[in-house]
Amino acid sequence: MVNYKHLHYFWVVAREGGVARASERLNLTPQTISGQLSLLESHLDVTLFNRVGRNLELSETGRLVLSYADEIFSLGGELEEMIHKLPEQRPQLFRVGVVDVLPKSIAHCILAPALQMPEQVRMICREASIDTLLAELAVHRLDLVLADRPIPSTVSTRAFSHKLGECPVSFFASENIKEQLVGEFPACLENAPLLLPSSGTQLRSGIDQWLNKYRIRPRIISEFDDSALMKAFGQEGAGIFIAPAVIKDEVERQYQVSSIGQIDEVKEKFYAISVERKVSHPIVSQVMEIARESLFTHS
Amino acid sequence: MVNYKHLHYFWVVAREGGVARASERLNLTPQTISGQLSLLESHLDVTLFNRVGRNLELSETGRLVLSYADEIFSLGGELEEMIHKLPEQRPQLFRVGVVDVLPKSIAHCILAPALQMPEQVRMICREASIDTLLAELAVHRLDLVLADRPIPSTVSTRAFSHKLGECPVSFFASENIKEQLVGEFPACLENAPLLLPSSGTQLRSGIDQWLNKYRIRPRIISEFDDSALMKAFGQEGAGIFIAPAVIKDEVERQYQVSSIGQIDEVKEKFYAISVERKVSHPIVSQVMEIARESLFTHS
DNA sequence: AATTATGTTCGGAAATAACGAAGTGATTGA
DNA sequence: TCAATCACTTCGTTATTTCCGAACATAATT
Repeated sequence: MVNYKHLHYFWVVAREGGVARASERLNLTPQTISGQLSLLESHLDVTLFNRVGRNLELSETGRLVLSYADEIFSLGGELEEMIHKLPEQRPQLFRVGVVDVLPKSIAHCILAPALQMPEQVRMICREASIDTLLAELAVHRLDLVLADRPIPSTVSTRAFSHKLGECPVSFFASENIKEQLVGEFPACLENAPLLLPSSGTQLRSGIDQWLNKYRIRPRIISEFDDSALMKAFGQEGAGIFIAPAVIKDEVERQYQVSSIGQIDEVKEKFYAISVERKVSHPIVSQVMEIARESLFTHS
Repeated sequence: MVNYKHLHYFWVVAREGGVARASERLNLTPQTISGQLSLLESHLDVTLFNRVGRNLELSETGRLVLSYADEIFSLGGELEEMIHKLPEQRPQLFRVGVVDVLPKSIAHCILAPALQMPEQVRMICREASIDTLLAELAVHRLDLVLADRPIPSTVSTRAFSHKLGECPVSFFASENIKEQLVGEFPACLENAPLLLPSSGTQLRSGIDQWLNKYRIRPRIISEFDDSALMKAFGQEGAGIFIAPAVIKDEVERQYQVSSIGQIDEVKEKFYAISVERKVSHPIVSQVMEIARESLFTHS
């Protein structure tokens, strides 16, 4: 376990450029700093400073450590500042979990309004499987979970799902894939390389049913838990992939692919899951309202 | 000054969900944790936990503090991990400063090769004025500074400028601005609203001279230190703005504007500034080489 | 009502951090 | 050149902080 007191001394010494000046700033004697610094070095088993002449100079590892110390102690400073501020001018905390199969850009569209609210908001995003996130929601480590389905009835957590909207899905392909396709959509999917969200997601079962109904049997190249990863593979030409139609333009632009068709029979659904039936958290209710009103109005 | 030892105890208690379990994990007795936790609360003058029943439950402030503690101690963990790894498999540190007037996308183009190198690289980017960055370069807190001009001769720092390349500038306008323009470029700029980089930059003086030479007097709406901010205003239709021609496509796409003309007489220049005349840092030299070879070949 | 599991309050013991005094070299400058 | 100065270090002692054992308080469980 690294000793943060020592690390702090190291940080000040590195910033001030010497034990002497650091000792002044910290209201300690130089020999204390020097001693604790050596302790840190021996404990970490690295040399942080090279003693050159009568000065100290950061070693290569020292720089590495400093880069971390910088981040750590600026966070510490921020924390103090935040605590001693009046709660009113303190930014509202908004902790969201995003289920990893959800397209990031959809999540962005849903969450963006939170940052545009009159109050200052500090948003903290976690990304994981729905089970992990619901567990965190249960112990109040999250305010909201964004998912592709309502809360599974198998989960005993006391939480409530709110449907935000739904939207048809589009199929996308990179140029080289597109060239190889023959015939109209959706028939052209027959035997075509396909990237799909992993089984167990609402969307996947919808797609499977649809493929079955129309007797289309594509080559399923690979399955993804993370939709961004899937799109990246799609961009590289690994196969055709799907995404909600609302973000068609964005996907085409960002991944340099083009839509080859859209199906209205399968809809990707979006849910917000919160601990309370009637949402009281101001940001949460705001986000949900805007999502329902403007993002999915056409559905 | 916040006591990081106490903060760490708090973190573990919050994560484990109680003093008892935390004490187990930390190999300490519960009374120790409890005592130190109270000390933290009284020192910070906040209540972190509400004692409900025989359990502890995070308070609202507790959640805020926890969100910081999470970041702080994951950084700490990362730091330890990094130190105890063999230096070979440890990602190379590459600390760059980017002068704030430089377009971010140019910086991205220049720096992107660093992340594609065979070795793992951890890039740390700072953004500030050139003076600030050169000071940091001097004390080896940075490996490289990306700027729009060579090192000013007024600065006594021992550092060397390397020209990466130069590139003509393009003018961009949003649709509504474009409609109001009359005549050909560059005459249409007469009396047109213009956003410019702040005076003191190389680019700005070039533009001023050019405007002067052709007797064009636009309405200068505003000046920016930060080129991203300038573009954002340009996107909103505040005025015509400029950017290097190499990133024309990207600017048009990202900001939904279109180029109205390009001038070859004024060139935006790009420099890499390093402490050593002959660059030895492998990533630095690699980045400079690629920038010179591929990014600005047409100039 | 007894038991168990939780967090808390003492005092003193152990560990850690800080200081004063003295020491080592490198730089400065008379 | 040779003290004077400056910066960091080492050593032994003192001061502070952290920790534990014992005892206590309270809530859930049996």
